[in-house]
Amino acid sequence: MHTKERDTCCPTPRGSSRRKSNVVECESCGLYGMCQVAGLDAPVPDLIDEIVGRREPIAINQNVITAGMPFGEIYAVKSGSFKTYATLANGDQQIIDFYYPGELMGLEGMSERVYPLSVEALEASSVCRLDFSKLNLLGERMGEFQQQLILALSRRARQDQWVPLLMGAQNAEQRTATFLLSLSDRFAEHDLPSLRFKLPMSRHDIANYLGLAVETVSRMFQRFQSMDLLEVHGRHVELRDIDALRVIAGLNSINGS
Amino acid sequence: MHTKERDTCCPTPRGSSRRKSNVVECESCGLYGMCQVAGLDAPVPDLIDEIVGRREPIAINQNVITAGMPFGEIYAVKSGSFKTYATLANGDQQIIDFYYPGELMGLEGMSERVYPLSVEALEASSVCRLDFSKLNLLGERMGEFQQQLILALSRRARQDQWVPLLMGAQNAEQRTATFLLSLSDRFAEHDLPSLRFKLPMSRHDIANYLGLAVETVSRMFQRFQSMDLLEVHGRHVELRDIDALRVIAGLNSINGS
DNA sequence: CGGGCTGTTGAATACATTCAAGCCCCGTGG
DNA sequence: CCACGGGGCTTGAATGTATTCAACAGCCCG
Repeated sequence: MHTKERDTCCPTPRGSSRRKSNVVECESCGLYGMCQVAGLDAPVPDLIDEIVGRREPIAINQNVITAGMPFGEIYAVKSGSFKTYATLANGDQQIIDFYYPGELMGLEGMSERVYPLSVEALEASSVCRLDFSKLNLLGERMGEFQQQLILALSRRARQDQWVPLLMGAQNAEQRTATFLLSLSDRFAEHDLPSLRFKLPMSRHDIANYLGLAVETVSRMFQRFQSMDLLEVHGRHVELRDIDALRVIAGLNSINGS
Repeated sequence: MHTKERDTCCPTPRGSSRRKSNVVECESCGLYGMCQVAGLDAPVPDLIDEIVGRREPIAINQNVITAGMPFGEIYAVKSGSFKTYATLANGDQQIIDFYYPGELMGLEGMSERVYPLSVEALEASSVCRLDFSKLNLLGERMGEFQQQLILALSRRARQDQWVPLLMGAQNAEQRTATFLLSLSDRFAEHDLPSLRFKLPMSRHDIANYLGLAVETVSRMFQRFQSMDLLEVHGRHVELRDIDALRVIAGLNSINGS
C-alpha cells in the first residue's frame, strides 16, 4: 500500500512491471490513450481526477451498468471480469459478451444516450470510470480525445467480427474450441497469460453465451481433455495443443494464424 | 433524369419524397451527418465532391472491399444490398453481416488501417464513398466530423448487440424468426417497407450466416408459412403476424417491443 | 454434518444435418 | 415458341448430434 500515490488508470509508473495476478497495467488498458489526453500535460494539474475515476472495486455479481439507465460514462476493466446481457421477454438473460482487463464497457450506450445492456461482475473486480458529463473540461484537447475514442470504437467493431464466427460455427465442438481460442487471444492482447487461465464465468454462462446446453459444454471440455488438447480442473484451464484447437475451430484467416 | 443536378449523398433536396423502390434518401443515410459537415456551408463550394464520391453503381457479385487491402474509405449503401464475409482456413466463407440502404461499410478497417473483411454486392447496387485520405480538406470542421463518426460507430456497436441474440438462440426456429425480425427492423430504421420485402440474399447465404443447413432454413420458412405467420414466394417475404414471430424469437427487451 | 450450488455423467428423446431426389423459375438455344 | 438445362429452392427419409431429464459427485459455507 503506497501512501498517497495515485491509483488512477493512466499515470501508473511504467517501471512497475510486476504484475498482480490479473491486473492490467495502464499501458495495455483500453482507456490509456484517453487518459493520456485527459491527464498528461493538462492545463489543470489534476484534471484527470475530475474526469477519470480512480480504480473502483466492484463486488461479485454487482451491476456496473443496468440496462435502461441513461448513458453517462464508460468503464475500463482494471482487474477481474464482467458479462453483458440482455433481458429477454420471458425474463431470462441472454449473455452478449464478456469483458476482461483492459477492455471498455458501456460504449453501446453512446448513440442513444441510454445503456441497452446490463453489465455484471463475474468476480471481485475493479474498474476505471470515464465521466462523459465532465468532458467539457478538456477544452481544446477535445479533438485529441475524440480521435482516441474513434480508435477505441473501431477496435471494438473489429473485435465484434469474431462473434459470428463463434456462434455461426456448425457444431458444439467448433463453438467451444473457438470460444477458448478467442478467450486466449483476448488475454494475450492485454499481456495476460494465454495458455493457463481461469474461466471467470460459470458453465451456465458459457452455455448461455454459446447457445448450448450446460451439459454439452461440459462434455466438450471432457472430450478435448480426452484428446489431450487441454486440461480442465473446474474453472482452471490449460491449453495443451492450441494448434489442434485451431484446426478444430476451423478458423485461421481472421486475426492471422 | 435531371440535367446537372447533383446525385451526391447529401445535398439531395428534401422535397422529393417519392421513393424509388429501395433507394434511401440522404436524410436516412448513415453518412448524412458527415456529408453535412463535409459539404454544407463548406468554405470551398464543392468540397463535398472532393471527399464524398457520388453515387457509384456496383454490379452484382462485385467486391466493394477485399479483405487484406489497406483501409482508405468507408461506404454508405445507397441502394441494393451487400454481404461481408471472412475467408476461413478451409477456403469457404463465413458471412459476418449484411448491409442495407443507409448503412455504413468498412468501419472495421479503421483501427488497423486494413480491411479485415470482404464486402460483396448481393444485387445491382450503388454506394456513396467517403475518402479518408482527403479528410484534411475539412480543416477546422474536422471536430464536427469526428463527432459524427463517433455517432456512426456507436450506432454500429449498438446494432452488433443483435448478433449474439440471433446466433445464440437455441434452435433453428428462433434463429430464423430473429433473423427476419432484425431484417424488418433494419428496413424500418431507414424508412423502407418493413413487412413486405425482398430477401436480397440466397438461402445459402442465410444458412451460412445463421449457422444452419440450407434445407433447415427452407423448412423453417415453410413452417412459419403453415402457421400463417408469413408468406414466402421465392425471395419475396411478407410478414403476416409479426407479434407471433417476436414471441417465437423470444426477444422483446432489445430494441424496444 | 447437511444443504445448496456448480459441475459432471448416463440414457432417452428431440432435433438439425446429411444425402438424395424432385421441383420451379428463368435464361439459352434450337 | 418450345425444349433443354442449370441454379436455386424445396421436400422426404436416415443418420448423427445436441438436448433433455435424471441422478450423482465435489465443493463451499453455514
